Amino acid sequence: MAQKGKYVYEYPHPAVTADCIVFGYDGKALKILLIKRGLEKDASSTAYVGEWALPGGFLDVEKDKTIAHTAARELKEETGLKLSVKDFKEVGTFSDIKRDPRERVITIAHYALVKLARVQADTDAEKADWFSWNDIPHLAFDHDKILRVAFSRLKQDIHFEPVGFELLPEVFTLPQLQNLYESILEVKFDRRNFANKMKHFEILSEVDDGTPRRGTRTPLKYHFDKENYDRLKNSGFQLEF
Amino acid sequence: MAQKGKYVYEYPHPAVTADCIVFGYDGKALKILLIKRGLEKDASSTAYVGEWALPGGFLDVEKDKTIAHTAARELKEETGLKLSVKDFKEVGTFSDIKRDPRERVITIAHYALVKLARVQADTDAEKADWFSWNDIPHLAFDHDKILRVAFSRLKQDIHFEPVGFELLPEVFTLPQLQNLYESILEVKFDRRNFANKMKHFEILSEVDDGTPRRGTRTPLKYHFDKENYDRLKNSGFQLEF
DNA sequence: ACAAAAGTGTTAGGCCTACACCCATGA
DNA sequence: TCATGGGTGTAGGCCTAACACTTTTGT
Repeated sequence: MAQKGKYVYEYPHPAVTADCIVFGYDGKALKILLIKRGLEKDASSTAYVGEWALPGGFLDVEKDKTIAHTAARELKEETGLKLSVKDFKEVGTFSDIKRDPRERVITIAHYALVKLARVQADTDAEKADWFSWNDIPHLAFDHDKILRVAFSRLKQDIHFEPVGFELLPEVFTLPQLQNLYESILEVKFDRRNFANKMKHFEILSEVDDGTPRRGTRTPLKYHFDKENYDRLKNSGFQLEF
Repeated sequence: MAQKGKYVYEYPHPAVTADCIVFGYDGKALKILLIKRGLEKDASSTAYVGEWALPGGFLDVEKDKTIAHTAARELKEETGLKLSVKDFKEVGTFSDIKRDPRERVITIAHYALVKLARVQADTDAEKADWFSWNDIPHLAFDHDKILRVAFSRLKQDIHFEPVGFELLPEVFTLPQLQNLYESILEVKFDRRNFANKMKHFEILSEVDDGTPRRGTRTPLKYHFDKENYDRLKNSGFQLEF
């Protein structure tokens, strides 16, 4: 561990952190991963003990290749979730001079989308928990604000890249996909129009799981055509609602 | 001036800078404001002397309220241009561990749009100059990359907010407006469709400067209806091309 | 006189929106 | 048996894209 007072600069330097907004979807509602502060042993985290907060932590100046690496590393350390650096999208910088009572800390917020089912098992339930969007507790620092900005960013991004693949299980139904979009955009769509629109993109393939459908009451199952999905993601995509 | 070695931290801290991408438009092409490094007296800038770079500089940990304030302050100091903090839009963070040879420096890039004519007079020509997009010299650090990202961000943003007001002179012509859009989006439009589209937004009013037009060869002059322009800017806007 | 610049309006096609009926399940 | 959930197709309107001619100026 570093000796106190070891690092000396000619001019004042701020501390820099990365915070993570991790979105998941449980088939009904959008969820966000939060941690309870102060339970970790990290001596640098002595503010807002006991409060809920976004996972995140300090840039390792000597080791983190980019600030996105900080996000990935800290998320892993604090929640157990192991994501790839490229799963993180930068949301923005929060740099208000008084946002941390201890010293000047600027943070770069990043969001990530995960398949909830796959990931709940990996989450360290001692420190971290998933919250519904409508059920977020009061958060430490300016994390409420960060969360709102991240959410509105997701809301924008969904118009330009398909987003279901990251959030839904491998196999899903059209009503699930629609509900996901409705949760993120906070609106309701017409069932038929939504289905038509999605089918035009040709990224959905029906999954035949052998069960003969005896009625329309049980929804059809789909998975994404990864090839077309990726092509769409790269070639640009415009979804109007 | 700060005494060497005055600022001490328990953990290593990075330096943080704000860089500015200032776009202008001269009626023909998009321009970018650059500075020549090493001419200023700031002792902290001893790398890449003599090269062109984006204006920008270090966060003043004790005084800059946000990183956008750093951008505004440094732009003023380095080029003479005085912009308001809210004229800056955050582009993103560039944090690669080796992007500055001296120490770990992460930068938050910001772009701004200015009326070139009004502003050229204020620009300190000793240190700063305007370059056409197609005529950018080699830049210091990773500023080439930052510039490319900022430009593609502007390209995106133009679909969601009207952008002419900031870049064009008070009075302008439709061909100028179209050329501006074509310069930013790097495409060509049909004259008639462009005019129709713009007129539907009802943000253009004809300016009657007394001169009776004797032919169609001289374009009509317009100015923006500020009220409708702002309403559009706030209420969201969707421009398809 | 000819090329270049600018103004103007119409039509066809595609996309979005609104909308109704049928079937099967579960209460 | 009735309410609920899910699947499916069509017609109208709006927006977009394509397109031609006239005027005047500058060479």
